[in-house]
Amino acid sequence: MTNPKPYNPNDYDRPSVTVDVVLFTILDGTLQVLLIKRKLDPFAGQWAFPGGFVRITESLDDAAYRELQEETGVAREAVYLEQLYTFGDPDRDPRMRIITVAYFALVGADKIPQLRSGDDAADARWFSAYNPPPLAFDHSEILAYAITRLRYKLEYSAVGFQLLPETFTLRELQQAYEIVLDEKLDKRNFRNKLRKADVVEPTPHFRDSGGRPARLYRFKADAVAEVKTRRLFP
Amino acid sequence: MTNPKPYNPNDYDRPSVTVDVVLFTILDGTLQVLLIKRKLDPFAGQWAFPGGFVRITESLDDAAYRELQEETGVAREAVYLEQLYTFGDPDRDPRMRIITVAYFALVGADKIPQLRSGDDAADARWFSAYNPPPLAFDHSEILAYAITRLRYKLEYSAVGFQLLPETFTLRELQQAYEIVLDEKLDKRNFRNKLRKADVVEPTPHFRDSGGRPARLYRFKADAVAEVKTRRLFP
DNA sequence: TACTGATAGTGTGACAATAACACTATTCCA
DNA sequence: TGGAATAGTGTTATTGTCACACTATCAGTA
Repeated sequence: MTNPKPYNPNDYDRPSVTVDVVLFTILDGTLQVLLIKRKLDPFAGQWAFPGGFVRITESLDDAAYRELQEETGVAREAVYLEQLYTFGDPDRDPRMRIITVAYFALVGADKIPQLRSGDDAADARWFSAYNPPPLAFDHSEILAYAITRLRYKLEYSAVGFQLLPETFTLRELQQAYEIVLDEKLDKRNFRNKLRKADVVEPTPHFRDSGGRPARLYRFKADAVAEVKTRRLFP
Repeated sequence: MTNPKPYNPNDYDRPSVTVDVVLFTILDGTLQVLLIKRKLDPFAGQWAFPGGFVRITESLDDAAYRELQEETGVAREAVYLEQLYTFGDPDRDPRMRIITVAYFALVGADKIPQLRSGDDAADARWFSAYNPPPLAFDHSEILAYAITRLRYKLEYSAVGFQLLPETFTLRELQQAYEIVLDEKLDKRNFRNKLRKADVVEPTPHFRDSGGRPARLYRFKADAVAEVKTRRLFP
């Protein structure tokens, strides 16, 4: 980007740039990730994240939203999306140099009616994020990184709500946290802290669940949902 | 990255890819960032981060280390470096589409003997990170993001030591934290917490500093220097 | 040699956050 | 109407955080 070399990118072979989107949801009590079956080589028949080449006039974010829309039908407004990391190992694609900007995305299970976990005929399917099929390219590495980021964000922000439908019971919310963090949480502490954080509000509706019906809550739109980190030093 | 479109990147104009490195140190009691004066248009005469095109056979990290070495003489072993974020707005460079993978780097002030703050003749100079000169491209935005990341990392990891010489007094360490976080810290609390974190060890040497000499410490190589974040939910 | 200026170094107590823990309430169904 | 199933609620012990002030050691100088 600077001197003293003359500034002419054509002096170099140029890598290609793609975006790949790791889209999570919670479905059937597990964390699921959306994968698409590759039809062509390399890795034909294997599964990969939705993604594709960045167009010359669109931003990286736009490219990610566009690929998500094109390949999975998930609308821009329905997802939480943020840049994850850029993977650029020279031989991550066996044919040519491709640098991919990976994105991390969350969607509520109610926003994706057309896809069904277990529908093997489809090109696009949800898979367990912890037990995915063999993935193309370096997508296993990307998935591991995305899961780490998800856990991490869950602890200090309120993105977790993006994994749930618009309204949810407190039990469903707690289970979502337990599924992602892979640990059991205490019901009373969870609710106490939730109350203090002031990020959900009750709706007048209830969900039947075999016993006493549970009140449905929604995420408070105006909630400031970050938390101070505990400092290593004061 | 996937189907069903035929997989041929030459169908699209390709963006170019660069790396840019935001290198920080602490010098003369302030947080400083290394900038290089551009000789050519666009933005000739303005300042920019060290960086350049990613070669077709090198990884992104390697490109960042290489540019740092080439443009500033800072050796790979002497710096802490991590990927920051990828900036890819279509018009961030006025001439053509350039996507840049920004890196974030820290170096101890003792590792850079050849550069001097205030030496205006040089191509490469240290500037106050909080009061930089006008920067080329979107580098102001990148700098702001890097400072945010630096503050953030300081709070839950031990990267702060990378900003100091090999050995340092506890006062110098505290001042480094105060400079970066831009707030005053309590001496006793700082030392108490440092003791509990168990990340530094005393050396047998002292530094003269006008009054009672201060013991020099070094960072413990085996220190596990992450801290649990305070959770939004238990 | 003792006094002064300058910086190094050390501990405690009040307050806030966290974590462990068990019972009552409401609904459905047999 | 009693039992199965799930919802919902508060208190206490422990731990972490934060505010706060004095003694120690060195250099220089009267």
